[in-house]
Amino acid sequence: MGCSGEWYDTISDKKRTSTYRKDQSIVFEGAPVLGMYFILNGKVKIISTGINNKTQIVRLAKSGGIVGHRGYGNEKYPIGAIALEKSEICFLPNNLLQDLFIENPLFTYNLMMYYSKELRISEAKIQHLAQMNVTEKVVDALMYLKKCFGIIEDSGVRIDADLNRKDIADLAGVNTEQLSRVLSELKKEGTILTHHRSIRINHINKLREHISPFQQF
Amino acid sequence: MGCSGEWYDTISDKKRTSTYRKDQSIVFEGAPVLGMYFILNGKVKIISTGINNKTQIVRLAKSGGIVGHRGYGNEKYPIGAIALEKSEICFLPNNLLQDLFIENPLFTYNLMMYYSKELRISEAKIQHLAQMNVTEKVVDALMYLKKCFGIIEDSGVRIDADLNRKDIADLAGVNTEQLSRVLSELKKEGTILTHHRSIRINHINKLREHISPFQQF
DNA sequence: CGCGTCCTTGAACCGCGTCAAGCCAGGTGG
DNA sequence: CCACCTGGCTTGACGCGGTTCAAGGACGCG
Repeated sequence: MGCSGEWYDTISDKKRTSTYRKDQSIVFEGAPVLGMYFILNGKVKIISTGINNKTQIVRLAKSGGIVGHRGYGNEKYPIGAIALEKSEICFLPNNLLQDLFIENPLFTYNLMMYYSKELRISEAKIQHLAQMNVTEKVVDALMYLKKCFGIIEDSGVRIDADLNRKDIADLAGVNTEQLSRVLSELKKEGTILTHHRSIRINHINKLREHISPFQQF
Repeated sequence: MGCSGEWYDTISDKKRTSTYRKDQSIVFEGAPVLGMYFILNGKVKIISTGINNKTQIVRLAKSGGIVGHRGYGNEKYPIGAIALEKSEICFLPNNLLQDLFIENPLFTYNLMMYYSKELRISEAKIQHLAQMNVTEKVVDALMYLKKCFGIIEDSGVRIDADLNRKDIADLAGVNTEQLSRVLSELKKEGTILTHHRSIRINHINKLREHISPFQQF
C-alpha cells in the first residue's frame, strides 16, 4: 500500500519484524497502543469483542494491510488482531511513526488514502448489516472474502483462507447455524462448492442474485 | 479539524463557500467526485440508500467535519449528504486538494487522523448493528447523538439537532415504530424527556444500563 | 477404534418487522 | 375562532424470520 516506498530502507534498523503463527494474537484488545503493524505477508483478522462476549470480525487484512489505528486519542487498542495463517508483521513504534509523518509526506498521504478507502468499505458494511437479511449477509460476506482472498481457478474463484464456520459467521454477523443453512442452500443451487473448509464460488452472478437490486461494491 | 490552519489563507481564492438551507442536498449519491466538502458551520447527515430504497444514516457531521471521501479510486460519490440545518460548506476541488496534499503535509496528516478516527467509530458501529437488539440500537444512537450534538443543560443533556423520528430510526438502524416504542419506554422510566422533536437525556447512566456490560465508546 | 471437535439439520420459541388504526400538533380556509 | 385536513408520531395485533436448544453426522487425531 505504499509502505514499501523509498523510505523503507531508511527505517529498516528501527522497525521490528516478527513472524506469527496461525491463531496467534498480534494485537490484544485493550492493550496500550505502542505503534502500528504492517502486514508484510500472511493474513490477519481484525476482531472486536462486544455484547455477551460475541465476536465480530470487523475486517480482514492481507499483505500491505495495516493493523493498529492511530488517531481518536486512543491509548488502548479497541480491536484485536489474530493471524489466520503464518504471517510476517512489521512493527513501527509510535516515535518512529511520528518521524515518518513529518519527514515523509508520501507515507502520510498513502496512509490517508488507505484509511479513506477502509472508511468507505466500513460504511458500506454498516448499511449491509442494518438492512440485509441472513441470506444476504452471508452472500455479502462471501463476496467480501472473494475480494480479499479470492484466487481465480478453472471453474470459479476459490477463497484462499483457512477460516472455520464461526469465523465466517462472525464476519457476516450471523450465527453458525444460519451460516450452515445458507451455505447448504447455495450448494444445492450449485452456486458454490464446499469441501471441508475450502469454499469455491462457481457462479458469481448467481450469488449476486441473492442480494436485492442495486447492491454492488 | 485543522482545515483552518495557516494554509487556509493561501487557498482562499480557489475555494468556494456556499450556504445550504435545511434539507438541501450537498452531495448526491452517484454523482461524480469533484472534490471535498468541509463543514464550516451547521450540521449534516451522511446517508446511503440501500436495499429496497431504505435509507441508512451512515454518520453525522458538524463544524470541522468532512464530506466527500477521496481514495478507493471512486469516480462517484457512494454516499449523499444533506444539511440538517442552515449550513456553510466550503468546497475544495480535486486539483486544489492535490496541491494541498503535496504542499501541506500537516493538512494530509490531519486528514489521515480524521479518517483514522472515523474508521474506528465506523468499526464500532458495525459491531453494534450486528450484535445489538432494538433497544440497544436506539440507546446507542441516542448516545451517538449526545456525543455529536449534545449540549449540557441544567437537568441533563439536550440533543441540539432538528431530527425527525425517521432520521433517528435510520441512524439507529431500526424502523420508526420500534424507535417510538423504545423512546416511550425510556420516557416512562424518566431516563429521557421528549417534547416534539426535542430530546433531553436526564440520566445518562440509566441509559447506559440498557446496553450489556462493557459497551462504551 | 474411540473420542472430541466442528459442522449440519431439525424443531420450538420469541423478537422483530409489517400492517393498520388512532392520536396529536400545526396549518389552512371558511 | 373553529372545523377540517395533513403529516408525523404512537400504539396495538399478528405473522414471519431468526435465534436458540438439541441431536445427529462427518472428520481428524490419538
